[in-house]
Amino acid sequence: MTTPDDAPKFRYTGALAQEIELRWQDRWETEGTFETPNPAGPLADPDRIAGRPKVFVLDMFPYPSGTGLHVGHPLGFIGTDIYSRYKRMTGYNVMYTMGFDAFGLPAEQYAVQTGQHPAITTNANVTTYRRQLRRLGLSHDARRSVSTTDPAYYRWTQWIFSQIFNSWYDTDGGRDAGPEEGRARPIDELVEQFASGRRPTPDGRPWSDLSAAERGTIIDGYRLAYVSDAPVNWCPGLGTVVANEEVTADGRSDRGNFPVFKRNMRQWMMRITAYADRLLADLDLLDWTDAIKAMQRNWIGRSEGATVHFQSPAGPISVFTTRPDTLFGATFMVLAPEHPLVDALATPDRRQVVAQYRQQAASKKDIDRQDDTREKTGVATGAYAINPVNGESIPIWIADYVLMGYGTGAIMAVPCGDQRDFEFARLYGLPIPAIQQPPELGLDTSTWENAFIGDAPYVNSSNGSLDLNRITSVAEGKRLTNEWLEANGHGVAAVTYKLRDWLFSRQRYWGEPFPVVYDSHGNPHGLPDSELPLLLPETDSFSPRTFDPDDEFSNPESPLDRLEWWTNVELDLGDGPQSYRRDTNVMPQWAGSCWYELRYLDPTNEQHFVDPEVERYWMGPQEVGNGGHPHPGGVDLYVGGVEHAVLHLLYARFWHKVLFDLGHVSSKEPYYRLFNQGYILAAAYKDAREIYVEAAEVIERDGAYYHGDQLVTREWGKMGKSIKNAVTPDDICQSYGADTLRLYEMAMGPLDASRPWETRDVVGMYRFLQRLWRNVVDEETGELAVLDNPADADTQRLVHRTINGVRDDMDALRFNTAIAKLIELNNHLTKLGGCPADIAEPLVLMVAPLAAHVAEELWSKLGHDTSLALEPFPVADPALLVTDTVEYPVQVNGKVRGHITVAADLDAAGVEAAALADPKVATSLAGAAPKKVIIVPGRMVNIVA
RNA sequence: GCCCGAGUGGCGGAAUGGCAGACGCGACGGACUCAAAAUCCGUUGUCCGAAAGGGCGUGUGGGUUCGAGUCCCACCUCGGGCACCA
Repeated sequence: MTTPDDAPKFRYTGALAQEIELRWQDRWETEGTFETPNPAGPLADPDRIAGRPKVFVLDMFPYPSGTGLHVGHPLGFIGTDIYSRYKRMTGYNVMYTMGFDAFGLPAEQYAVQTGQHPAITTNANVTTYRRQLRRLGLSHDARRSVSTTDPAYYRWTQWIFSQIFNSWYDTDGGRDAGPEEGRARPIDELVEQFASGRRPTPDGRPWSDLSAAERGTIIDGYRLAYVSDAPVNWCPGLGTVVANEEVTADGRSDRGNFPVFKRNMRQWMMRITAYADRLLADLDLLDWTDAIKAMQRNWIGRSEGATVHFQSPAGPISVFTTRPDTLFGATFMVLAPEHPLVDALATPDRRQVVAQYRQQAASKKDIDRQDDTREKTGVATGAYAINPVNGESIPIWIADYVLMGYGTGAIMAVPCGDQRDFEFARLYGLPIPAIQQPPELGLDTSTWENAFIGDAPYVNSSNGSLDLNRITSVAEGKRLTNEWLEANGHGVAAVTYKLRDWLFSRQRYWGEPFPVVYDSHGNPHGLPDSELPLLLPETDSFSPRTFDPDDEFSNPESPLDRLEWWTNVELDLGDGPQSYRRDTNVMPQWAGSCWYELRYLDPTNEQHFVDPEVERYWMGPQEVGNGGHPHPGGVDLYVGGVEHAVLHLLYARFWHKVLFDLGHVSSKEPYYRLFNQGYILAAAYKDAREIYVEAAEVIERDGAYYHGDQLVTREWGKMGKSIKNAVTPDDICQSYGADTLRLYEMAMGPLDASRPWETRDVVGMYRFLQRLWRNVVDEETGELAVLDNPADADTQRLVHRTINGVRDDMDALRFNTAIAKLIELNNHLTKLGGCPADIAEPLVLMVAPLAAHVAEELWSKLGHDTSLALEPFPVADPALLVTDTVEYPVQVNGKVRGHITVAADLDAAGVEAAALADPKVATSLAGAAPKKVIIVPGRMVNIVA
């Protein structure tokens, strides 16, 4: 906005807003306005805590990219800031700060691109982010800001890794003591169980007879962090392995979109599957949206059923089924082509066909294999298995619709009761006997179009000792079959999950080094805490070795592998100085974000990752939490994007539960209430060559879009520099000020909805602040200029209604409607010609959480020499929320035909009489007698004629 | 295919089952100005009407109700997630 020369000197312009904002930002920092006291530890200030409830408000911390912030990034941050400011003004001790998730692939790639060490680029980016965020007036406690790349921080990431490495999951934790459910316990307690003989060794030999190496191998098999040689996702294009959660549905990498191949490799895994049940069950404790809970449930993918053993020439084959009740209908088996028994099963005459099919399946990319429109394929092995319920001999096939990665990699095929098996049986002419009699379908399955799934009477389902023929319920059928299987040793009730263990190592440079060394036998040893932090070694050779994206058989090379001076180390781990080799992997980007909220609480503590008392205060369970109901513990409000539904949010819950089991934290879950903010979308424009053009230069004419003379096409998406539609907060702050930007972002719509950015619309909030300013300050002199007379009764009532409404809106994060109410009040004051003296303070205090800087400035003009950050938020006077008279709309047959104004305490008969007496209502009735009159007190009258 | 959401003026969006369209943008008219911008005042769902007033209106079709944007059923469209998961 250009400021005209002849404009009033103290008009609220972009320039004045900036001056006010920078001044108050400095003052907040100097005075430590937003420094939050702890009950104990280095940041303790118990006096300032006494008698105040606490609230922990958390943003998903950003990854500091090289391009800085655009206006889409701070949407959630502004929301949490407003909420935090409001909570402070209503008496809460508020935990609110910001950190940086700065390890990981993007930071490393940016460094490689710019040829600078990632530590340098990361620091520069963090500095830019801090400047941009400060400019928005966010009320963070700056002392608590952390970066995951800071050795003082990752020291504790490594420490937590060591805790996980040095623990095991006791599946019946109740046996010794403690909770009935399973839980993580220190590995020493497992060693003690073996040593005392309470837990037998795998081969039954006494613990004392085992060599150190043998003991180590047994113990390593129990650790929650373990090295495994199993199929992992190898991404040659990135030069690293990645987690299941980082692979997209079409078999490519989340980052970079390179092909990913399943390969057996020796890698670090985290035993998150041990927590599958608790991760699932404890979702019920959380105040999250059903959408996110559904995504997590789906990812964990719990299925109840049974494992059933079939006899075959190559030994027993176990299958998992969710429908043990359909065993009588199992007429063939299908193994995944990769199943280890396939070679042994194939009969001589089938060997060549089987080998061919296996090769064909192996060469298929995941993307092809997952195309479910494809017709099913498979070949018979020539071998037969025995169905345990009826002793029938059934053929064993292999087919790629059975996946090695789920269940046991083998299925019993029940063509009448499973659509996939049905299709396969039809295709290859396999029998489809009916074992249920579905309503309206005959027992002749050749007339069926699909498999039948549901409750129906069983038929042909009896073997003498198990008889389902008389029942109709699938649940009952499952129960009876499971009992029979267990009683006869043919199987056992079982639960299967889609969730896999978490692949935790990356062949990169820019991450936390593993606090692990290997001895000469290749056995891993955790470093003692005294060796932490294990610093990331300095080197110029930080580029990862990447490969042709399609080169499946390339092998990963960690950058740290090249640093001989670092990898070879002499250490005394309790049995004298010995040579070791360091682990040359680094942790994935998710490691640092698995626990950062805990470090915010006690960022400078060098003895603990967080002081236990401090953790209890901010995160502990509460019998009566905010809002009056019990609070199971965790962050009170966590705001961030939905894209982390199954990555960060699952990993962080897992780590937190381990820390809980080991007694390091008091809360079962890290994030009690999760709120997913929407995205700011922006239009991007492409010219005829499909090249993006600067969105800011595009103009609209007659419904079409032009860049210069060129016709361009519009599309909506996220903002980004690469698609030339990024608007930076700096631009908007320069033109209008941060307060206008904050209001605009909040007024655009509800916080959880995505909305398109329109720079054109920003001016609306600017005008609001300008009017607000003018209602309190003389534009010519800059002096306070409120009306001398006190507010009239109507104005008073409006103020108190507004207070009431704004409070409700703030509590519910409805900042858009809070702003609308304040604008309404301000518009009313504008009509009065200014702000009556007695309502200036409540007005300014209500604006304060939203437009913090201008509110502070007005507050000081009102004669206060301290910040309003801790002033009490106005409280509505209940007496002013009710009125003497009330206006009723009067409907005739549901249509509004008139209005009456009557005394608020008039009884129903009186209201009815007044309504019927209204001339417009009488006209509408046209003499007809009312059949019925509905009166909703204080609300509405409806006359049925 | 399955699981979540969402469909309201020219646009962003408001509405404990009770006056649909708060608030903002834009547009139109006016004030100020030589003029424009900025600022201020007013109008603005749509159709009929000079007006008073009236008809129609929340994706579609049914239903519940004195009364439905809101609740129920079926469907359509869009967005997101999962997907041969046994």
